[in-house]
Amino acid sequence: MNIVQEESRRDRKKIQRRTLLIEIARRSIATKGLRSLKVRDVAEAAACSIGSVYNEFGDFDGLILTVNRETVQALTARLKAVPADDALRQLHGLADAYLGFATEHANLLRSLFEHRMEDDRPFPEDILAMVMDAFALMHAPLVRLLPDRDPNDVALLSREMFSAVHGIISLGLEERMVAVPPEQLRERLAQFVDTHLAGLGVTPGSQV
Amino acid sequence: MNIVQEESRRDRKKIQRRTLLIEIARRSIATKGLRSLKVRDVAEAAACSIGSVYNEFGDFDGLILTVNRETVQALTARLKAVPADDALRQLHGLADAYLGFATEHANLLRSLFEHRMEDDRPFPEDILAMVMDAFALMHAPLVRLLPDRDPNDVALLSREMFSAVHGIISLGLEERMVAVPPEQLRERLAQFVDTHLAGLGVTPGSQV
DNA sequence: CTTGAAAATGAACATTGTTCAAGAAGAATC
DNA sequence: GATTCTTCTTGAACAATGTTCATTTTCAAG
Repeated sequence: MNIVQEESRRDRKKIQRRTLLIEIARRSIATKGLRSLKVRDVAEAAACSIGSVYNEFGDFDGLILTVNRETVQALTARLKAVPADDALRQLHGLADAYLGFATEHANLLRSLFEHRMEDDRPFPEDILAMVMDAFALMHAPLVRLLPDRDPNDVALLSREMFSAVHGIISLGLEERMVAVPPEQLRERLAQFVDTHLAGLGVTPGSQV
Repeated sequence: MNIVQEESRRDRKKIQRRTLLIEIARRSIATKGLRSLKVRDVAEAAACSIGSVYNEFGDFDGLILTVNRETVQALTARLKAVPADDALRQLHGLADAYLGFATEHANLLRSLFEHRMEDDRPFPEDILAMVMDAFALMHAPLVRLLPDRDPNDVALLSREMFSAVHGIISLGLEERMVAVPPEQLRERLAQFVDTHLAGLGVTPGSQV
């Protein structure tokens, strides 16, 4: 037996189908919402049997969680792509990137935050950690803008600020709820960040 | 036939059972989460048939929506009970009341915000209106604190602020996510409100 | 080619939302 | 109080959907 992982035909097909299944599930969630996702639909769309979905993901939640994992990864990638040269601009960029992602992938983001596990099974650690990481991305620019504050304080502030942004966006996009026009939302969000920073003592000119 | 609505025995029993069903469903959601709610469990707990649940609420979503309706009513009542004599204290009181409600009824609030309708059936208008009303409760005190601002602006600000508070609370209580200790959350929330007000130009002494 | 391990299959099962024909209960009329 | 009519109640049957597993198929190793 070969220790080196070489890619047998079997493995190739397995990986290929796995990605296909994920892609189909993601598309379905994105367009019709998590609630409309059905094992049989996914299996049929992938031209394979129901059992294969179970072989690959254990259970249905496993498939959903895999999609969610990739969602938070995509979100993080997008947030990390925001230029970090100017701290103030970066904060605005982060908020705006989040809004952009939420607008384009509303159902995927909902799936990430709203999906509940069956019974009381615990939420997967790794997804949790990834979300925390994404939420921590506001930390660095805030530290630069608030050099005199206790770093622990800033850590809390950044999570708080991200949570607030999250709330404004997720409710703002919920057409069924407050229903702020997306274009206006963008503007409001920027203003919110500015206002809050002003409250923290950051003046528009105090760039590091 | 009598035009006046008099309460026949039939009506009494009907109302009695309706409230019983709602109460059972609410308890179940509150303790085990929306996902664990089953028609059969509810029917059995109320000692009636499955069909009766359907007679009363049309379908399962109908029962859930009824519980959600009462949840937002309870929330609104609690928010309206916050003293309005001091605008600043009122804002803090509103945030704190929301946090209290969210802490005590986390699953009920989740059910309100996370429940998706089957297919693409629209979200009930009346619940939507009630949520908007609740969110507008920050408007009055903000107007008092910002007498010079355009009222339209303040209306947007109040919804924005409430959404932000909602985000901080809902993510903060999500033990699976950011997991801020509830006691600390209370403190942070107050600080958040103060910071944001400061950013809006409200100084601690400028009471109307 | 043979063989043993791994994967794929899909029929059968389990759970749960939904319907509806038949029966029970109550109100209205006499 | 009996009769009739309306309404509500019931729960078996159905439909949709997640899950399992014995059987078959695939395929890499010898």
